Amino acid sequence: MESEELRNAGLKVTTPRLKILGLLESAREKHLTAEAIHRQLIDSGEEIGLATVYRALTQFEAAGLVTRHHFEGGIAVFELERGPHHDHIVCVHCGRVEEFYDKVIEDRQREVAKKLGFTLCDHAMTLYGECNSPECP
Amino acid sequence: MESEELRNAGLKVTTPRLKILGLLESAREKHLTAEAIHRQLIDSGEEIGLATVYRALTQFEAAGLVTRHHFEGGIAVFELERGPHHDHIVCVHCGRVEEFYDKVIEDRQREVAKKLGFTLCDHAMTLYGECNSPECP
DNA sequence: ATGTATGCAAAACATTTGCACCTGG
DNA sequence: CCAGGTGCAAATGTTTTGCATACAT
Repeated sequence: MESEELRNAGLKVTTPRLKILGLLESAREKHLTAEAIHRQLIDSGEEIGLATVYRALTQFEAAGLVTRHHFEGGIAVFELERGPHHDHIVCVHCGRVEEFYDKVIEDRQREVAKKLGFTLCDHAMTLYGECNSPECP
Repeated sequence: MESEELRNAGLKVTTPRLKILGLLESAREKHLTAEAIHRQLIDSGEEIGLATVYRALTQFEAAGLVTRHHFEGGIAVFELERGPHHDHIVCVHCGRVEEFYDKVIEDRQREVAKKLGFTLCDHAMTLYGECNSPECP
């Protein structure tokens, strides 16, 4: 249950936070901007401020509940941190996002870092391509 | 010569543009924010507006002369597009940036994209780690 | 109760744009 | 000369913050 996750993170269980988590869980598109989350909640009749959305997402990120990505432009998208690590490929035409995990790449990244004298602690990898799907402009 | 590059890109050879290219070439840190470029030029006694820096960098990017990276936060860093493709590893403590190229990863990225039905056209990959260097806090 | 969260409005950024003036070819 | 470039200031878009009020425990 989501209340658990909040409590575990040391956050009070409040309506706005539950709504945000619920939306991230149920939405078909899993990678949402703060603005999009806010608008969808407002459209669902919720009463929530944009600032609250940003504050909640920032806290969720600190607690490891969500991940913040900076796909291309300045705007950030948020995704529920569920399941194992993965990276993303984004269609340059329609913006569709697919997730993937490739062990070869992951291992190689650690090796590259070590070779350069770094201890790897994170990485951001986003591929951009044309998804050759019928409904893509 | 830099004037050539500008002319080839269909851009007029102007003082601000030459200064920006010159700075990107000579600076020890190769990955600079627009703000940093502007400040350094102002400090060198140049007369240049921040808007001009942004405009020039955007044009340079379109012309393939520079690359724009979005390392972590919203702020963009620019780098002269010299030599072959490479990716980056950034120290989470001191912000130092190292460049690297790994053929295994590059090949694998193309394969992953293909497997997902995408035609890969670009990627952004930045590793984050602790550079275990003496002068790093 | 009481410390934390919220909403709103205002601030803080990074970046872009409108416009009158300047400049390179 | 004239298209294109520049500087400034104002606009934009995203994210953060201050503060008085509302809520969870």
